[in-house]
Amino acid sequence: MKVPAVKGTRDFYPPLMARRNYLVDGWKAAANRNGFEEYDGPILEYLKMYQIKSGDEIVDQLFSLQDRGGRDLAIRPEITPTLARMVNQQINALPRPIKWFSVPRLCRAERPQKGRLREFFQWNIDVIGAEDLLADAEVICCALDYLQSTGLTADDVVVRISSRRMLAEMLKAIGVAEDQLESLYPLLDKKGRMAPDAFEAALGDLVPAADPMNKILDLMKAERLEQVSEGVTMTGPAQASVEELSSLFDLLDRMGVADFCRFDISIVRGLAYYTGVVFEIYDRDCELRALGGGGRYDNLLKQFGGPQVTATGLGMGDCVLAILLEEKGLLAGRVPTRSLDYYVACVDKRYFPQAVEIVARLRRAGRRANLSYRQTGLGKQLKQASEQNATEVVIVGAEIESQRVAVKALASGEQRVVAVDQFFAGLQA
RNA sequence: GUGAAAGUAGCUCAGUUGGUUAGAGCACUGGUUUGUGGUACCAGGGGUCGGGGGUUCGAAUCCCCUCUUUCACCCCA
Repeated sequence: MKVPAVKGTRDFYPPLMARRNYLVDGWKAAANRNGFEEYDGPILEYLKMYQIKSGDEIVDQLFSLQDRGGRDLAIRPEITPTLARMVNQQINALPRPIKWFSVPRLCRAERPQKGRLREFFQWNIDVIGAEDLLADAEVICCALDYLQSTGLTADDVVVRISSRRMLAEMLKAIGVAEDQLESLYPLLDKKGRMAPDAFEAALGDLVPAADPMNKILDLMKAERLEQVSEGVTMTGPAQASVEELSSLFDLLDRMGVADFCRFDISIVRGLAYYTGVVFEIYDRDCELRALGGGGRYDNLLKQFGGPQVTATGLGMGDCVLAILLEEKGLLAGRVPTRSLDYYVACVDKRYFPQAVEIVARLRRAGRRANLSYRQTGLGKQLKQASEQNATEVVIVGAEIESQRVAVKALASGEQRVVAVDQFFAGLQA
């Protein structure tokens, strides 16, 4: 009976596994370059951990199960709650700022579509315990460091940046009541995906009075940070919040990534827990969904029973990223393929024991080496050596009777006969 | 959760108004080549035509259900 792979999951055959490792290794290298340390947590968590942050609706969007002890568990759909739990447990012992990263395997029970599967990998980097804007800038820079390492440029990707704090202060300055803010965020977040008149109608439902509503529409039209305050009576906090975002852009400029970054007031993020800088990374042509996103979340640790500790971070999934890199031709030739230092070919089965000895010695010397299990013609073995991307072939033939082998370099075709001991002595160098 | 399209060899796909034993290219295995690779030529293996049910003398082909894939919506941590 044939059993198919589960909906929305992938089988990582060697070529796909090589691609996955290429992405994950790049993420880890970039995080390490930027001073982040790796952590991981369990793939199973208590279901209620996700209900704390996102409410009950989340339950039908994740994979949950009951263990034999009757505990309600979930396969992690994100790692931030795990991070909050882990940090909270050791909050007083950890030196700050805490700069941690992880590449968790996550599952979400959604309908698969382009750039979204049910099982995927997500790079997460977070800075905890640093209120400084430099932390937000570093998170963005680290993501851009990675993206540039793949060959992407400012012509390919853009980071759209705004601030929850600024949006809140501006809305208040316009005359929106504080308790209305939370209900406005999801709608403002959706503005770009809605028809303009549908957006205005929905906004009218939330903010019936014409005065604040029209000012909200004007505010959301701002294309540059300087335009945000036009026609608004600025309060002190509102002014400060604009200046804060402005100094973030100064920092990003100083860090050499200004070309990638753009103010975009429509970046709100649907989630309630963001408190400051928010950003999303897109392909320039805007044909794909977001490559990643993040921002500042100052209350999350407290929600998970810890102290009020400031935090900022980002998540980037592997699905959209792989699609973009593929489209830009940045995978072919960059994803490493199987390769060998030596392929040991055996000319006659009489010499096979010596060939086995040689391949084992090569491996003990730290070289990647392979040989054919089956005695076939030398031509066939050379073909296999080529297919396995061997640099050199050690040919074990009649010369072995006088302790010598032929060594052939596949790229040039050059071949020399050398004493076995001399050959291995040469490997030390 | 809603809607649309698709599913034939490992992959990409042909397959006539329903008609004999379902094909091609690539890939794979072997050979031409018993001590020299990438090319070429020859041969071979591999299919319950996604699965189940129905209509029919006869189904890859028509109908229903189901699974999977793709795309869009909802949602997007």
